[in-house]
Amino acid sequence: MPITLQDVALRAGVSKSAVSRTFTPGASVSAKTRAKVEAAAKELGYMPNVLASSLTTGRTALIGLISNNFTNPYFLEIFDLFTRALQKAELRPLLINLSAEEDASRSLSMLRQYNVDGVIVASSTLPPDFAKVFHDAGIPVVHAFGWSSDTPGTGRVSIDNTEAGHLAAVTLIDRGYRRVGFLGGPQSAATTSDRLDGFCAGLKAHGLSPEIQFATAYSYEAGRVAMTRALDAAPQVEAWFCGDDVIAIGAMDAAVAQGRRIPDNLGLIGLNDMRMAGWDRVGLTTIRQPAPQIVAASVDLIRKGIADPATLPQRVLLPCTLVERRTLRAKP
Amino acid sequence: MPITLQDVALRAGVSKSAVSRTFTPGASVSAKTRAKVEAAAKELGYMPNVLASSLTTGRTALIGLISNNFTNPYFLEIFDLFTRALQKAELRPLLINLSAEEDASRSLSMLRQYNVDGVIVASSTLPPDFAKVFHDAGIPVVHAFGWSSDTPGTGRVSIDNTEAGHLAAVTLIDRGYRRVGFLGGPQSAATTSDRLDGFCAGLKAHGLSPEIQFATAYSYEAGRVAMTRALDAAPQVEAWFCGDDVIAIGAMDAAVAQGRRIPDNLGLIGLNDMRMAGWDRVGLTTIRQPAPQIVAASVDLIRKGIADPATLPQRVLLPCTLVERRTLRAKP
DNA sequence: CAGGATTTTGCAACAGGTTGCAAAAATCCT
DNA sequence: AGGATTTTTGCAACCTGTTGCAAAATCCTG
Repeated sequence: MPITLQDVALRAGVSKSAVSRTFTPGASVSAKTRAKVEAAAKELGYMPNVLASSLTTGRTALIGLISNNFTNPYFLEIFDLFTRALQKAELRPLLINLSAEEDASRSLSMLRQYNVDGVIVASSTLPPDFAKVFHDAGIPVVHAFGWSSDTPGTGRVSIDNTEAGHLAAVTLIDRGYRRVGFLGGPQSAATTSDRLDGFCAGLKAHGLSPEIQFATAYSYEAGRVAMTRALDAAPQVEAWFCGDDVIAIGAMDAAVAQGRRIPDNLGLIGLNDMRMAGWDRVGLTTIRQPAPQIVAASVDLIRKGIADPATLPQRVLLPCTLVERRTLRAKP
Repeated sequence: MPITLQDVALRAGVSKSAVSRTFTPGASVSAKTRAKVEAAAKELGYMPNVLASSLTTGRTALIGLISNNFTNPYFLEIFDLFTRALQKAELRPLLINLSAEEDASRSLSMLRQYNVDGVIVASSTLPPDFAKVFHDAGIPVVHAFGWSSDTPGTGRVSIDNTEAGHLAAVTLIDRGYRRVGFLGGPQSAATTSDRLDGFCAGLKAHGLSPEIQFATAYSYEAGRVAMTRALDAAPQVEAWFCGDDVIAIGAMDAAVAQGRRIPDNLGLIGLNDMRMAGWDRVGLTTIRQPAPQIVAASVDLIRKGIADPATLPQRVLLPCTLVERRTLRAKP
């Protein structure tokens, strides 16, 4: 039913090779032949079959886009950015939802069956040896927005989480907070420990150290229960640095439910600067991740990794910035 | 580099066909051969190349998942559900972001190049003739969550939007509201007009008719500007039925910014019941779409449509329910 | 155990392209 | 114009699997 190379070749009165070559950038075809072929192709509505060509070229332009953060609204923004950036680069995202109950290894072998050119992991909470499997299979991997283990040979793009933690500490101190807490994301994430390190370092310079709590996931609910626990365990804390905006919003609601007033009675600072943080009814002071740049760098890295795997092992760190809203009190 | 059928056949001492057959459900292979092949395959770590097999079978198990709602947090929930449901059905979502600036026809031809088995459109605001192209190319299409035109031959799964509009009207009237408004989503969406129809019908039974406004997109910002305009144009309206939760939240913030108090001073009812509607700081009364059922039905429909295109032209309507929270006043 | 029915197996063609190679055509140079 | 180059072209093999068909093997029955 669909038009094939053969059909076009016949119609244009040339060989299959000629047709193939007109559609292969950089191949040797004369202007005349190209014209004939293009005319015939247009007439017939021909469209090369990528899958068939992938057999010989080994390229599918398919990119596995893997995440397990489907409860964090921030990731809709991320997916938006990634799909656009990939589309612009002529790559196609094969989306994998790797939530807890799904079987990681099945998804893995699936991606290999589809011969993906590369894999982008957009999550900091995936099984540690996850990237390794791809890397071992010779498939370029880029971790965006944090990684869970030090898998060698993979590309990594994120903010400098230590610096982010440091920025949070400096900001809180600047606002006159002295009894502060760290309400991190899942403890297993490398991002969480880096942020904690930076946070502690920043506090230590002033002789302080934080209360520490962790949310079990990047979600409103997790933030809520974590803060409920935190308020109970450390009621004296005046301000918390939350590992993520959605966690911060959950935490904020939990605090309000306990009668705290923000920011007078309790300060909060988040991380990400998801769009929602700027909504009137949220107004979260937070640290912005430059998501568009992270995504752009990730796609760039994966493209280079596909072209030449040797270039891949690389780490890109981008700066983050404070976005002031209404959940921290003014300078004293 | 990767292990092929040939390698396994050699190792197991059988023909390529035998190997192929062991991996084809329902093919004729003796227990002995199957055992030999499976042993060899396991030893070598063989994994059939789906793309190669798609050449002869015509099946890729790839499903185009198309949307342009990447600013509506509700759609993260939808993507979560879709990716899981598709994964469970052994189908792979090729995600397409069809936001305004992207070229629709390019995405279209792309999906055809990849030989997708089917297409799921999760959006009610796409170009009207969109589905037609696929249908003409013999690719099954299912519209989930509304459709933008009456393309014949496509599957369609959604709530009964007229009924939803009616439910909103009945609810508002029940709460004693008399001067009510309709703040719909994009005017081009069929869902919007259906909801408006039902809403008007419900009001008419009580001799009422609504003020009418439309937001230009399914986003917080669009809701905000629409409500700002609406408050100006029709300040006497006591309660608005919003075409979507995120629009409702934007609208609510706009109203609050103008000094309205919710629900005393202005009532709001949304549609979707996205998770966020239940957050403490939102507490939106809304009409719930049974998203899991809509997704399940859509995936079911696309599977049937792949197996036998004749079954596809079908419309599934699911019931929606009121979820009471804090943006409508109590019964008078 | 013969003879027919049934199942299993391998061969070879095929799916839709790509590509190395050598022949053919075009171009260049003196 | 004639020969040396360079470019273009088609042939045929190949990429990885699938499948119709006929041969081979196995099973069953009397």
